[in-house]
Amino acid sequence: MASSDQAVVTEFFAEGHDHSACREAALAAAEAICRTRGMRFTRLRRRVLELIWDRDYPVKAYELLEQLRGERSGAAPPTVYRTLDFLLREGFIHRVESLNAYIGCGDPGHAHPVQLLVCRHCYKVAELADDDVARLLQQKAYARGFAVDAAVVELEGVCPRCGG
Amino acid sequence: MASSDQAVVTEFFAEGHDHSACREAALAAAEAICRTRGMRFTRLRRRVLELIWDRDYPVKAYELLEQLRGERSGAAPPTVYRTLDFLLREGFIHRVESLNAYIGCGDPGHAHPVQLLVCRHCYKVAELADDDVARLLQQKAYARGFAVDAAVVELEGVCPRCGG
DNA sequence: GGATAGTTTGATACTATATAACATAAAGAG
DNA sequence: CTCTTTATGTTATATAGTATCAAACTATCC
Ligand SMILES: [Zn+2]
Ligand SMILES: [Zn+2]
Ligand SMILES: [Zn+2]
Ligand SMILES: [Zn+2]
Repeated sequence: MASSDQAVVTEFFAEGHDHSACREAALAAAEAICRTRGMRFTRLRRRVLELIWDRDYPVKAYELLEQLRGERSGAAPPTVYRTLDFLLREGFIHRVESLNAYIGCGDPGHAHPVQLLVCRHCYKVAELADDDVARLLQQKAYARGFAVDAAVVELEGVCPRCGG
Repeated sequence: MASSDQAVVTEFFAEGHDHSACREAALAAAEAICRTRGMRFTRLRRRVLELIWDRDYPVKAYELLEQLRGERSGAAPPTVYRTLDFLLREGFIHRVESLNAYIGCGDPGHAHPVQLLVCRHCYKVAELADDDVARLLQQKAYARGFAVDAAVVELEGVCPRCGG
């Protein structure tokens, strides 16, 4: 299980990015983490995570629903949203607020700040996961007497491949 | 027009915050800015901006719609969303992505980074508008070859009044 | 194994958020 | 007053997310 233990924060924009390798590592990691935490990595949960990783750009809830409908009889919005909630809670995926969409986390199981780089051209999303940024935000908020629990940080722009 | 020219980035969480003064200043500023830019500050646009400032917490599009319906005959979703688009474009309001809601900008007319502090208890929102944060985000993204055009930065937590 | 408590999924209905497309009206330019 | 542009009215539809209750599954204890 070495591959599921080591950080796999990948540069999604890079040329040589092997997405299917990410996919396999992420699925293996999720399974292992669930076992550790005593959570159930059910067929549905695995399948939704697979579907998210099948694509290398953010996936929308109703896209997932449509795909599930081809596989399961009674898939409905709650089927998808409940599963997404689980995957989010366990840190296996991230929600992209500015797109109402979801991406697989490249480093599940390792707590990290979530900061996303969203290319407005190809719509791919990479994780920044920078501690300096998280720290600065925390500090600046604290200086205003504000205690930060969570942060939505999404940078829109142009990725290197698209000519950033 | 001194009041509309000076920065009115107010600490919304503060005890002595005079929201109605903010409201009047923001409306006057919007009017002046529209005149300068050759944009039309129509009755509808003014009214929607007023409605947003009437409350001191983020307002949802359909709340605005409901209020407009009491005043205009044929208010419909596009009425609201088009007006919100205008107010956003001109920088008179900000959208809170994590709440699907809108707040009046405390400093319209002065370009500033938009970083929001969202209290998960009272739901009030304050602007951080910090250049250091914006610069750091830009730098970190640039180091990945990513050119930032815009940013969504929303910190959820507990404000000073609610015991942050 | 069988009772049972907790969790997950199925199923139906509904609420909330946002946009498309085309028609009418109002405002500004000449 | 025309013409052009911008703003708004109007209807319909698309997209996103939640509430509720029932059925099925899983783990645990006896
Ligand atoms: Zn991640
Ligand atoms: Zn790109
Ligand atoms: Zn502002
Ligand atoms: Zn508060």
